[in-house]
Amino acid sequence: MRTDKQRALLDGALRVFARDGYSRASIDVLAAEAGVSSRTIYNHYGDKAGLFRAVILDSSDRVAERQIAVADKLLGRIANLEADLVEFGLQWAKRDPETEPHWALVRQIQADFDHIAPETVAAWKERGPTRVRQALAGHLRRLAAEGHFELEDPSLAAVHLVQLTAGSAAAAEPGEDWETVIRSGVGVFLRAYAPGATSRS
Amino acid sequence: MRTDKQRALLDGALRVFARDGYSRASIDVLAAEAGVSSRTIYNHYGDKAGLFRAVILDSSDRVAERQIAVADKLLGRIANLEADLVEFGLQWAKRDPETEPHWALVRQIQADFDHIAPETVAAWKERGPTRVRQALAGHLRRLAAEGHFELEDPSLAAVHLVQLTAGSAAAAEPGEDWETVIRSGVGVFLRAYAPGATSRS
DNA sequence: TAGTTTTTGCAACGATCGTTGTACTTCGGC
DNA sequence: GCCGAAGTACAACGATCGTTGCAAAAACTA
Repeated sequence: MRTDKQRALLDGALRVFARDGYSRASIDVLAAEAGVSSRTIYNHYGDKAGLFRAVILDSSDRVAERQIAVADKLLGRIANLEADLVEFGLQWAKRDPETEPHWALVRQIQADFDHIAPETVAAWKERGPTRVRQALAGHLRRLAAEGHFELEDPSLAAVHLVQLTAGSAAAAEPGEDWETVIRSGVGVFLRAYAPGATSRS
Repeated sequence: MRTDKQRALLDGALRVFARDGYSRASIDVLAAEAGVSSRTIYNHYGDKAGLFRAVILDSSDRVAERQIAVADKLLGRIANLEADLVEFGLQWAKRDPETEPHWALVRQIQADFDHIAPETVAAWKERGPTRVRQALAGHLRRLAAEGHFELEDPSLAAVHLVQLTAGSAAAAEPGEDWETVIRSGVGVFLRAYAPGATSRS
């Protein structure tokens, strides 16, 4: 019972914070979304900021694990390098209804930076972006050792891969086709990091 | 006199909206920041949303012009391709105290998407990101015609260049050196788009 | 200087919000 | 069925906020 309420509260609060932002999200709405008394929030998390912190950490953990699972699945064994990278890019850029509130919450964090406890921001970065980046870097390092790539800094290459695929898709105009964008980004990545490319330019 | 007040109001409101976000920014603070009566805001812009809209459009115009000027200066005539691109990336990623509030405001827009009039969002995109992207694409198209690059889609290449430089710098860890990140990103761009690269991979 | 426009100061409104205290109810474990 | 813990309902608080009306003051124009 306690676990159910906790989950419903964290999930509901994620939706509300993601949609309305921290200051617009009222305690009453947060409580109602989870079917919980507003008093229960204070009993559990002390205040609004405490709930926000708990939501960030919970959601970051869950989404990071999900992303790492996608990376493990698509980059763990390479059949066709280009096709696998395109599939990775598509999965990475995909707007999943399950994880979309998380990314909206991330945008709220990036916007409200100065009004969030630095310790909360640091914990989010560590559990989320940094952890995922390291996982991607590990895959690229291994793939390089296997001869698929030629790269000096796997961590930086991980950033490049994400920026060229999901990052570019996010920056796309409304009319642009995501698959075209991602195929193009993967092409750039391959031309830059394919064996033999580094020695040229 | 009227112009002075208008400018002070737009500049001050930009700072406050950028720092606190739309809902946290109170009319009284907005008025005080510009040294203006709160009543004057209503006389000029009707309501808070009207002021927000005016601030977005004004700031977008100013920053877009500034960015396009940077692009014209650094990409207009190429002396050393790699060095010029690195300088472009550094300028693009640079956090200028003059334009920093604008980018904070952009983050607010991206986070508050659902609570801003769609017409306002559309006007911002058109005057800001889209306009700048087209300017960059124009430069890349010309540089390709001059033989510096080999690219099919200049607009997409513009996104790649920005994502590999400023985008990657923004995603960097606190300890990372921006110049290293940007040099690396420019290297990727050059290896992918240098003449003869497209036919390989 | 006279008249018009713009700006300001002030009070007030209804509404919303975070938070707390308290008494009551619900529920899991024994 | 009993007990302690967890959850709820309710009222209340001080505070803040967007917005408006109005009269006085200031700035600008002719």
